[in-house]
Amino acid sequence: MAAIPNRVDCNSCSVRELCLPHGLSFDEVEQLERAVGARRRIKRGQELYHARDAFSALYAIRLGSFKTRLSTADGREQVTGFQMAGDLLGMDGIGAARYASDAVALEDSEVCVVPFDQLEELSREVGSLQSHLHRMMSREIVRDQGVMLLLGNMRAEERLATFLLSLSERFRARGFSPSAFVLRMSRQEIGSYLGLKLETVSRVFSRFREQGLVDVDQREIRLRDEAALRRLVEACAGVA
Amino acid sequence: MAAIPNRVDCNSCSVRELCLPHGLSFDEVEQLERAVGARRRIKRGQELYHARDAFSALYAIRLGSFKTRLSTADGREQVTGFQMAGDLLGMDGIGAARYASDAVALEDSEVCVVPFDQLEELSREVGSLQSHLHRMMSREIVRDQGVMLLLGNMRAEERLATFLLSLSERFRARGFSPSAFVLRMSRQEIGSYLGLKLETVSRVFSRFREQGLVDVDQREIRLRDEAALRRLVEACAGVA
DNA sequence: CGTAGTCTTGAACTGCATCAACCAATGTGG
DNA sequence: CCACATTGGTTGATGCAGTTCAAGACTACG
Repeated sequence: MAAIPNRVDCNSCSVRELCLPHGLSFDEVEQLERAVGARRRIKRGQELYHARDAFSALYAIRLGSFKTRLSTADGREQVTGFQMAGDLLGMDGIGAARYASDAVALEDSEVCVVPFDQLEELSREVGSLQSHLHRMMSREIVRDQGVMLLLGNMRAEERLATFLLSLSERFRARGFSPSAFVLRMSRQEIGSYLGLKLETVSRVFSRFREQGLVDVDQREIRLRDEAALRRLVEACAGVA
Repeated sequence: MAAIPNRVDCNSCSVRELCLPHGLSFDEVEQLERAVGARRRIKRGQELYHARDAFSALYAIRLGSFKTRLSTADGREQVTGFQMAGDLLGMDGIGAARYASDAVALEDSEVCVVPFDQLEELSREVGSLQSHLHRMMSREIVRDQGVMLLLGNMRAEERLATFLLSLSERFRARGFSPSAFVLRMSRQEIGSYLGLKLETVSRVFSRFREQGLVDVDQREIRLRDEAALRRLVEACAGVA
């Protein structure tokens, strides 16, 4: 059987259960696949989209990972999120018909292009798809608010512990080891996300290592005492 | 004609153009009004909803203003936003079927209750309503990312200037004076939103006053040199 | 094998927090 | 109507977490 180049095949996609609602019928998945434009490969360091580009599509990450960032006139950078396989990119573009941030690949990656008008149309017919879209957007709002809490109230150690546990959880959800993983991003980028300078990130990693909480070898991380990390986070974590 | 108590009347609502899409037909507004549950009054200091309450509805503010906040186990508070007439509350509840934050009235207020399942259903029929909902959620995401930038990268003066200009803009959009207004929130709450302590907020207000940027009398604010405030913000504002 | 990017570590600095006193406005009860 | 308490805001003195500046180590890649 000849493979159709760039043809989307959701049923065999490894992150299906992350980016699609449960219980779609075979037919509905078919419809969705017709709506989804194509796959697109992005090399490490390249931009999937740039702030102020005209918005037309959401992107579902099939493979790889990204950061989203805001850049300021005077050259500061705020990383607003790290996205991995199964995550959805571009929801910040819907409101103003332009993307609000840059999306940059942290490694060679591949996304499914989901033209938004077609998604809206299809979600008018398929209720579960509509709900799924709403849930995805709402979760993004909740995540962002969590970051506000982190940036507004936490100290450096609490921020990094929160970050590590959140990564761990996301790897677990994707079937990878939650206790040993490789960071896709630099200290600089972690710092930007957490509102810290890269030196501070490095120092806190060192402190965690000395206390036996983690093994750190460059970007390879092993969580050695997850309970202790969790204790660090507990007091300052949202009650919810 | 006997007024139906708590009956919603969108056509005569002063914030109609903020919370409804343009160009709804009379019929469609009728449908929406039937879907919208009722009005609800919230006294100053009371909670409209609490984090972890079961989610069932969005709330459109008719009158008054609110703050949303996250509370932590050890008693810290992060204000995640201030909402005023025409704004939508509760979108953080969709994803997990529970509200993620508390919504507290800053003054005696009134909201329209919009049961979410009915809104979803109606938005499947009325395309413009569907798009409007998506835009509202997306704008919330963009706003939250802007706050991340503020918390992660800006200094105290830049944060407060950003805050004042944003308030000014929102008052303007509602037909109030953009240069003279009364703050609905305390220094404490402003500080929590901006990631600062109340003393710092107070000090920066004083500095702005000394520099002739604003008049401050308790909660009464008058912007005297908007251009200067804007200059403070420009360098660090998102390029977008 | 050399050069550039990334990471670590140290020393000194600083912006905001903390602690504390005081003031103004508002409310309360006698 | 006035003493008094309460709440919210201002201002000063001091401290410290995280930044800044700087140097060196490690890694990767052409």
